[in-house]
Amino acid sequence: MPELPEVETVRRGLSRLIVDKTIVQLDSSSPKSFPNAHSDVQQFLIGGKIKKVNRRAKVLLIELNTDYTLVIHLKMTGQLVYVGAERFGAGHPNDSLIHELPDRSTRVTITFREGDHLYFNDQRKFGWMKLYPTIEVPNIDFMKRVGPEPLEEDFTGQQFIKRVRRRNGTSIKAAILDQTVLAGVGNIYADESLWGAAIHPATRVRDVTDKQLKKLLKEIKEVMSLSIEKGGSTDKNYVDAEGKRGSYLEFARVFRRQGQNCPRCGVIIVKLRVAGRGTHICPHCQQDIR
DNA sequence: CACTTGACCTGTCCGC
DNA sequence: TGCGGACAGGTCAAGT
Repeated sequence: MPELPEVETVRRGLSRLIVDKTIVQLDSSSPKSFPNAHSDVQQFLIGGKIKKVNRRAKVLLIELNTDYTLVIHLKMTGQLVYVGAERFGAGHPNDSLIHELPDRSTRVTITFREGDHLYFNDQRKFGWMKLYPTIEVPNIDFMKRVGPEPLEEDFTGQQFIKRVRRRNGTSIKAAILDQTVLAGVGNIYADESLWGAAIHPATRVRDVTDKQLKKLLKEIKEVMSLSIEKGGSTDKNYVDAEGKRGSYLEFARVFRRQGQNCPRCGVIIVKLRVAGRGTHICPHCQQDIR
């Protein structure tokens, strides 16, 4: 479930919590979650100090002073939770979804010099972290193919139109979920932005006008900015770097709101399947023109 | 090549 | 209460 706003929220939290900390230990119980944890690159992890925490699309990049970078994808159920050395202190807030760590979903534990920890939890094991030489990060296949960041101010409507029209034959929802078109949109913000732009998600890209596409990019930017402000969307699994929930779903207009009234016109919101995903629309505001 | 579907996993919920 | 099956949804491989 972590999409751009959730990953950005985690990035901001980690930037406050782990920069300048030195890693002294690594425990990884799940080879799938950290495929090169036990290879010879580990020497570039242990003893390394965190320089900076970056994000590209839905990927976190924890840069070490060893010229290596931890590249992390949370996929659907991944969490990165920092817990201070004083177990019941600041790292353990009351509104946390996390009770005691490590728990049965903990796949990797990173221990810092002060006795504090960073836990990589992932119920469904789709997520992963991998250590790469920092200089190699831009050459990772995903990094080479991923599209522009939607919140960069110089990413304009014209550029968006050009990129999204490469997928003219598919549905507009599939097109904006395609990470090579633009970075960071997942199921929640796809539905929310398509409702905002009043476009039916199953509409073929070729049948969406340039004017509508400009509106859609504006909605993507607005929805993502609001979500970052609210700390992202928590349904079941997602938490920030302190284990706290995000509140964006309280502000969602259609996502997971089937059976409720559309906030724009009052018609009942329905759930359908588009591009193989659960999809929420207002059937009045988002006319199916196929 | 463009596009769609299935696989990867585990936990939860629903109907029988 | 137990149990099978659908569903959750990011990405890539495989299939059409």
